[in-house]
Amino acid sequence: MHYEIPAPSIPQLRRIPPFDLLADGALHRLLSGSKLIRAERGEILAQAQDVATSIHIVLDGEVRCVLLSPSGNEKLLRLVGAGDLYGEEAALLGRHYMATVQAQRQTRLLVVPVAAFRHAMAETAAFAQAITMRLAAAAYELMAHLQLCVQLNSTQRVAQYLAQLAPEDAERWEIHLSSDKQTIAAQLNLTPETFSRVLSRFAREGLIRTEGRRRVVLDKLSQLRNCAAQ
Amino acid sequence: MHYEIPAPSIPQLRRIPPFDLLADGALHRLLSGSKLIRAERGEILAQAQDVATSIHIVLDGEVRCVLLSPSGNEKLLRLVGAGDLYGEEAALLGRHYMATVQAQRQTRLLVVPVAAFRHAMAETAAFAQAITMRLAAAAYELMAHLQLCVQLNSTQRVAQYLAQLAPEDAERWEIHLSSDKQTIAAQLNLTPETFSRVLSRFAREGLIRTEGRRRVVLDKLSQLRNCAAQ
DNA sequence: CGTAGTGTTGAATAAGGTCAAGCATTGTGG
DNA sequence: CCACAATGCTTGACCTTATTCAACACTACG
Repeated sequence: MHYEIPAPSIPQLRRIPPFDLLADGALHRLLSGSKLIRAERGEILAQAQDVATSIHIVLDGEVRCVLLSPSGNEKLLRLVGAGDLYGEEAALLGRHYMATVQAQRQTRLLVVPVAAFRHAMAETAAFAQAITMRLAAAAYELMAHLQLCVQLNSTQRVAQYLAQLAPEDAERWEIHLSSDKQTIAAQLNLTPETFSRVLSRFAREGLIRTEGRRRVVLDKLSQLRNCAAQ
Repeated sequence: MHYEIPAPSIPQLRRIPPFDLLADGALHRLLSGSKLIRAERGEILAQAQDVATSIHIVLDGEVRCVLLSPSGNEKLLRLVGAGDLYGEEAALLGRHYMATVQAQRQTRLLVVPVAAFRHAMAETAAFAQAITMRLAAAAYELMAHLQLCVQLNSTQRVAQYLAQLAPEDAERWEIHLSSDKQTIAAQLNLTPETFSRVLSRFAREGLIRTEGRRRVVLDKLSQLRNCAAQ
């Protein structure tokens, strides 16, 4: 990490929910013990097994939370972009991280000690409530993740992933992939090879067309949805 | 469900955390809209896809939360015993359940409408904080679950499961399985057959001995731990 | 003693992963 | 603008792993 300076006042933070709920004084107190750090692509920001002592807020850039297996296999849990935060669960519980956190590209983060965070929650009920809802949403997302990865086969996973990127009622939709295919494969807990094979099978069956590296045309969304829910 | 009556005052609930944090008045208000229901073994208490409108507290008995796949496959998420509750995430978010909930045996539950629950949280900060910590713990558990089911192979999963039932420093330990082997297999996202095969391989290699149906002697815990973390 | 529920074992199968080769796309420096 | 490297993507052959199906054994309980 390139530099680490106190961050007593970050006007940027005012606009990032849930920190917009804090009054000036509360925000200042929260930030008085915080540090601003910068990380380059690939840098490790938190190791699984480290005890979490702070909450990290991504100001700009992007970080990836991955689960590492003993055999070196990695599974992408989520991408955290600007304005988002991570580490609440582990830090609030005072346990070690489950995931390893790595900068995806050059990233600036705010590191808030958990004590200050807890204090802000005690001080501002609306803030505490927002955090509670975030945690509920996180648990909910994880259940969805578990269902996707544990229960569905590769075809269903890919179909579901593609279908959910289009509006509910559409039959044809053109999408631009938000990351490269390896990353998407990792989110779906597939190898790039398997992901590629499923896509080309869908293409052969006329359900989709891939144009270039990141453009996919979903031609038969109803069939795709059917594929996912079968 | 056999009967459904108002439950304005349940002395039992005073002792169940986090409800012990509520003052008399708050507890009464929470319960005034609640219902007491009884379910027989096998009864479905909540379907995935139902919108969650209440939090369920298990007074006695046991329920299982399972993820159902389109193909009918089921994965056990957790068992909820007396004094525990479920449905907070979905109900607080106002979304549908991810899991299907089924009574494992005869069970009495308290059904608390989410509005009353939210009101109690707003009214009593300590209660809200306890709920927040529960949600953090739930998210944390789910990540552990995800790591176990997605990343480890069957051998590692079983080894890890067995090893964690013994104290950290022991080398030999005798355990009594808390449920039947099918249920444990479901928790580990394995078929009963695969689970049985792994156990008998461990037995053949002298790492464990199974005595009767529910008794397992872990003879070489260090090797077992090694097996899990490899 | 018989039955239902539970656990074990084997053989066949299918699904994905791994390895390796080659093609395509993007970006860079001359 | 082109050559080239680097990276990402695709495809095929093969292999590992766990599931499925089926038969059978064990246990508990009436």
